Amino acid sequence: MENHIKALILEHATTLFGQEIDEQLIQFQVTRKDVEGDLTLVVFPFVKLLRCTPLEAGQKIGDFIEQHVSDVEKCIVVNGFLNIVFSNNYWLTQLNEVYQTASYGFAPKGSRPTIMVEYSSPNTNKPLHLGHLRNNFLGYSVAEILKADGHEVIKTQVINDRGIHICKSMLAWEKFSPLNEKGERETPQNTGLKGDKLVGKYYVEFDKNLQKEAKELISAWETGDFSSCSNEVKTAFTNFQTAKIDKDEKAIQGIDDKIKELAKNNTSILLEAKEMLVKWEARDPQVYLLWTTMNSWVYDGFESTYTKMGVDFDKLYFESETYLLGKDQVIQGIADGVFFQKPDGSVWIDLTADGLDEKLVLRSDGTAVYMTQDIGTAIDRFHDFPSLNGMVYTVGNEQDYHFKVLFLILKKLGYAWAENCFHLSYGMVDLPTGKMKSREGTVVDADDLMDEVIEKAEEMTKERGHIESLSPEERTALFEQIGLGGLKYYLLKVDPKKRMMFNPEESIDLTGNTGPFIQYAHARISTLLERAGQIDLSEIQTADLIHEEKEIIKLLTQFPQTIHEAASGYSPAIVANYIYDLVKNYNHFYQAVKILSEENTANKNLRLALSECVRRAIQQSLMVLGVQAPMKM
RNA sequence: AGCCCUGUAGUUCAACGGAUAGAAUAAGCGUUUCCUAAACGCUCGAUCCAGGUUCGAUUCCUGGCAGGGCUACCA
Repeated sequence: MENHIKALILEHATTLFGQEIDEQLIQFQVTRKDVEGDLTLVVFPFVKLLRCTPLEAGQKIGDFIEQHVSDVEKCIVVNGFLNIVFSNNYWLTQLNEVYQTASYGFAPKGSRPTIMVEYSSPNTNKPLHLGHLRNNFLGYSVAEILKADGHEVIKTQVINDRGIHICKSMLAWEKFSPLNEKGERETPQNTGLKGDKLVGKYYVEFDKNLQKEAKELISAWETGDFSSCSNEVKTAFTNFQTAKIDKDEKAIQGIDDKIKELAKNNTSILLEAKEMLVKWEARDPQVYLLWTTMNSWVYDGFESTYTKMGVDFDKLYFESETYLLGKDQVIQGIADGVFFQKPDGSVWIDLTADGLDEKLVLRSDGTAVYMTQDIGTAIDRFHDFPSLNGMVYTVGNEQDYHFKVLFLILKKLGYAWAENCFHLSYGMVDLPTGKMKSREGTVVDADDLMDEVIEKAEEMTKERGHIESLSPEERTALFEQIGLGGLKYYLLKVDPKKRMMFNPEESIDLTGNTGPFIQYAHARISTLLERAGQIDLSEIQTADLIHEEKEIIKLLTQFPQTIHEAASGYSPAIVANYIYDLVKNYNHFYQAVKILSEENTANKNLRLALSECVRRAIQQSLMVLGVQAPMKM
């Protein structure tokens, strides 16, 4: 309708305004709730053209639209806005169309290009936490929204299964794990601990011992004992000590931190870990076996967490397999003049002309850095999937700079698809007590949090739910749907790029702008429709249309546009806000009218059809948010 | 120090440059002989500061102020 009127105005521009006009001048918007109208045309842009008051301009255009568009009942000019009122017949036809279209709002599969969405990408030495939940829910939802908008989507993640951090866990496990009566070290099997938690425990264990050893080392140095280290270290330490003289407290603090760093780097335990990494890179059989074993524990642990989260992946990339990629590209890039080599052999890119710094892409010893790997992996992915058109990286905003550089490098290397790479940068999740810090033990574990919200959902549902007819299995499933639904909705309703506050209390709330609020509406409509039986729309055009109904139809017709906007903006929050608004309107309507007991059959069927359309919109919206829509609750 | 992001009711979140800045929550009041009250209605309450661009600025620009992040031959 909007496009129809726009085309009409453009076509008759000369008669209306005495000249051709720019399409940009025709600005439509949704009419405010508190004024009459279904679509609003902003009149201001035309005032200059017509040399008259906004009121006169509005009336002139309004008269024109009334005459030329049969579905327009009337036009009202208010404060420079032309509010167009559509006929009831128009809205009834719209409803009929929404009702007849099975997945109204979703674009045909494959109607848009293929996109790869990367998310999750955890380290294998730390269990998943609250931040990962936002990442996973966000990445999964964006992937689903892109699908709904017609894209082919490949969901992926990079598993950081390589590097010094893995060796730390491995070493700590070898050194500190107690032996049981059978002489075995701790395993998930003999402890019953989740694999990722067990490995995480030893990572922490490593850090503890590292700190302890570093502290001892510093005390030794302070007493002049340098027996365990080289002369360079001795000199460095002495220099730091002299530097502290006559400095203020803050400066001393800074120097102390450097001393601590120096000590850490000289601990035997870290040296051992580094040796282990060297062995790993040389494929030492013993180290490799240990690595494989411990990683498999982690994967099992992650797998169960992902299952509970309800997320999945089409293709996995392992850092151990990709970390060597990219070196060839860098070497080729030197020849092409994209990169340059410093005298020490290290390779850099100069981005100062683009307002950025110089950035290292290959170390002087020829080994790869993170950036090298990312370059290689990106190129590799486009080889793996020839139909691939673009990529979305779901990674926290602390890496904004990294991705800016990465995309720029890819572009300079001559890859046209670099334009279609997008860093879905999301803000940190804060707790009411402040930032999550692993050292202070304030990290909210993903598994624990999910269990907690499910438990809370169970408690609340038993108190007020309608679950008499459900089997024990169905009940368990329902508690999970509600608990996780609430959690996901809570994390997704906020604009991804914004830092957000996570209040554990509120995340499991059931009232207000929450997941269960939406789910409840779905359950309520579901039982209503179950009782209603067949819906008959044959007499629909004779039905009356009240204000509430019209508002809902209006919202329903905005669903396709909403999905598209959410997809182009990579924002599940747009879907969440939309569906909340729709449900609020529906609840208001539900409270205001009778449905099943309505005597006029045309009206009754209209309301049933409306309810069905709303139910579907809820179900589809929740689906792309990764939230289940219960039939009863 | 430089660069990037964010500042909206007490609190958590909304608002393609558009009309009287919406919700939720908290506080108070009200709605069940009727389809699920996990609902609905009413009351109270906000754009960090100073300039600028515009018919019109929470939104864009400049300068402050506040909070966070990034500035590793770590990953």
